[in-house]
Amino acid sequence: MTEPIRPPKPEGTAADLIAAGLKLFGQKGFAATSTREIAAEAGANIASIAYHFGSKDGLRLACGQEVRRRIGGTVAAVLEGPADAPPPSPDEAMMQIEAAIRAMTAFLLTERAAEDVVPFMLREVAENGATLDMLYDGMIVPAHGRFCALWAAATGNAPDSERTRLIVFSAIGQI
Amino acid sequence: MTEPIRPPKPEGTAADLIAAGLKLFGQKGFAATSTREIAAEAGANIASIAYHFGSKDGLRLACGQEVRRRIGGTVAAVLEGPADAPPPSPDEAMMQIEAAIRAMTAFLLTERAAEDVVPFMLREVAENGATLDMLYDGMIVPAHGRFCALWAAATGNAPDSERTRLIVFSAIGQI
DNA sequence: TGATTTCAATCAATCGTTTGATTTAAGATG
DNA sequence: CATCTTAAATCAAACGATTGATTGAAATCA
Repeated sequence: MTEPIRPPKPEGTAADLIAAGLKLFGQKGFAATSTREIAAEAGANIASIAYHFGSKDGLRLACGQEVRRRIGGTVAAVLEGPADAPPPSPDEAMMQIEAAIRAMTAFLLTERAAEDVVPFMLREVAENGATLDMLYDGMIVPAHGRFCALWAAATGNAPDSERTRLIVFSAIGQI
Repeated sequence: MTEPIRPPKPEGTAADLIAAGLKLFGQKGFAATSTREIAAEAGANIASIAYHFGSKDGLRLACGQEVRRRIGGTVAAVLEGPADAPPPSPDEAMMQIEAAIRAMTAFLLTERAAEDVVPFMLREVAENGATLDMLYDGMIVPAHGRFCALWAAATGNAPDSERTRLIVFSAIGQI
């Protein structure tokens, strides 16, 4: 394993750089934000970007991982729950889905940790950045199984492909 | 009058540059698109951008005006109509509004002229580009009067401020 | 000390823009 | 008609500035 799937929460300069990138990338976009701006915002040196993340793209990816770190918690908390109790009734499944969505939107709209996450992710979606794949494989796919199970239990349908993906994207987009 | 409000349709190199800018700005974003790419796409020289539009920002603005030129037609055709016949009933007013929105969405989704317009405008909205103000003052405000009159006739309310603006933006966003 | 982290300085590459020459066509002058 | 003048348009080349990235020394900590 050369790359740990769930790296620990960065601290110090690395965390400052990620916070600066998350903020500036979300405000101005990736291409329009220079490494010097990021370093200045983070109160760090330009070279620290290359040192900690290899490159500007590395920082972008690290920002994506930070997003996963922040969102992943609430997603897991809401969606995973007891993994051994299949929902008996469609009504209960629907309620669980609604509760998950409600918790998610509440987090995105109220939590302080999501303040810079939303603009950043909007940019990433718009620019189809590399973060999307990482976030898709690292978050949506794991949650996809349980969400799909709920969806199947609630509606009867069990489309495992494009349909649910579109639904998730649509939901995020509407938020 | 130093500046004509409705400049004529550009031709030749200028039109090619605008088409290239509309396409590339929409695909990659403004900051991520270089003047050399634009010139290459348009089959023109780099200097022609500065010659015809003053700067890269000038080209961005010209692209916005091109958007207004394309959209303005259908908007005016649908929304202006006979300016001397106030709608008698709320039902008719609502029907006119629906017809206008329907024609607008049909144009945005089917017309060839709107192909590059949509991605470009989405970028502009996301980056809050200078095009927005131009388009707002040059299109939405003029249409705002009639639309507001219809809205007032249909609902009784006559909110002349933020509310209608938000509605318009929301409608565009949802499309 | 040895390893990790930060720093100022600098790199080649690319950015948007500018320059001066050249081309093209339409009037003006004789 | 032939010649000169003027203006618009395009071109290759180069400009200074800024980009992301790199370097090796200094600083920090264990």
